[in-house]
Amino acid sequence: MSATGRTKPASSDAGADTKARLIAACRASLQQEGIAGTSARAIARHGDLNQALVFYHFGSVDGLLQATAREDSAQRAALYAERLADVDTLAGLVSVGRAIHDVETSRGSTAVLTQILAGSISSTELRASILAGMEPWTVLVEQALDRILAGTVLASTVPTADIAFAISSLFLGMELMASLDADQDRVASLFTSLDAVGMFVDALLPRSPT
Amino acid sequence: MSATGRTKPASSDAGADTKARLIAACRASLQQEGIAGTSARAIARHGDLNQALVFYHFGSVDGLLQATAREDSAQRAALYAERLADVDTLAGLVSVGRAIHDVETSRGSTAVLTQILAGSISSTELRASILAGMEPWTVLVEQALDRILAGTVLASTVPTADIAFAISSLFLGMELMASLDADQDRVASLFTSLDAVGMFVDALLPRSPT
DNA sequence: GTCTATATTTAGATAGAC
DNA sequence: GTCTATCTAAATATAGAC
Repeated sequence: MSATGRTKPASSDAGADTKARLIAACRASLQQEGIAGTSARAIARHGDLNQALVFYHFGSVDGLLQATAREDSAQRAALYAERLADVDTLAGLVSVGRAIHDVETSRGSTAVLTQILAGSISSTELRASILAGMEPWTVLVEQALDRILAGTVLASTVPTADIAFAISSLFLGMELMASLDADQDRVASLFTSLDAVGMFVDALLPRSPT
Repeated sequence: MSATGRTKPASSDAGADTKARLIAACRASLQQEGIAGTSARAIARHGDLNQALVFYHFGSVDGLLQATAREDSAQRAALYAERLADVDTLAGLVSVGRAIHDVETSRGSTAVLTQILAGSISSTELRASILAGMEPWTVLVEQALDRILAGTVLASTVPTADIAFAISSLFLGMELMASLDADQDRVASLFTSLDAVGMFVDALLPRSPT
């Protein structure tokens, strides 16, 4: 807005986006050093920033971790909401699961999640942030299940809340397993089998007015 | 054996079981302080031990973490092997899952697993320990699935390796979700639904020679 | 095997110059 | 808003007494 009198640097963005750079550096540190190795100094190194900026902008290392958790949660929620929005078959749900898995893997966000998850044991604020971030998972999956079952007799009999919780848990556990194991074939193989299950059940679904 | 000339203390076990006490203290520290707060000094505090003993007996904090991971893995493997040994119905598998969940919860071993999982990002030895410890999960579940499907047409068509991987992932993810969330009802509710699914499929299984 | 120092490094956090 | 310098606490790890 104003071109004069501001304390921010005149050049494009070097000052304005420091918070964003700190969060990005925090993500990088979590991915490469883990929660135990993520100190203000480690974060600063990963973003080529000054260590004192962590405290100026976020008050403490934990404050920056919380901001990183919220940022990651928001990105994930947006991704999931977008992809799951028009899923109305089981096969489609499996397909979206695979697509999301690919994105999570390429972003390395599972590692960030794992580390913040571990860090949340000693910080109630961090636990609240991560818990709030995982709520949408189950909700979005449950809505997809409701669409999948709409019009079938199962609509009222299947406990979609439980199934949604199970699917979210399965996805989380699978991401963790995959991050541990170099052998990514197990995940690929599982998705292939889930494809088959999805298509099979989809085919049976419409004609079951028992 | 020999009653004289030993360097160990004369009293019952104060010297002999120091390693075990260190491992127990390490578990306690992981549960209460997390991997980030688990230092040699923190461990010593939790077991009322001297800090230097960590280095004498295990060389480093990471060495003690590895030993703790192996110990936990062994306990878990024994528990799973015992409980899964004679499972031959889906309902039985669900029932065992619930029983194991109860034991994991009461032992607080999920927290230990989470923290070591996070710590394994910066220690290849730790990752190897934890990976080796989770191998038996999938294997034991797959063997149970084979017994469940034995004699049915599904025996050759169902990819039990994939399903076993999925069940293990589901269990891991569910444990993590449960450890985050104060609301344990979701897990209880899920097990109730799984009971129903298990009994339903069990009832269909024998008479399906298509 | 266990303890008391202690050497060295690194951590979180702040004050004050710019 | 960012940097340097610095205080203080806590970390790993070891040497040496017991």
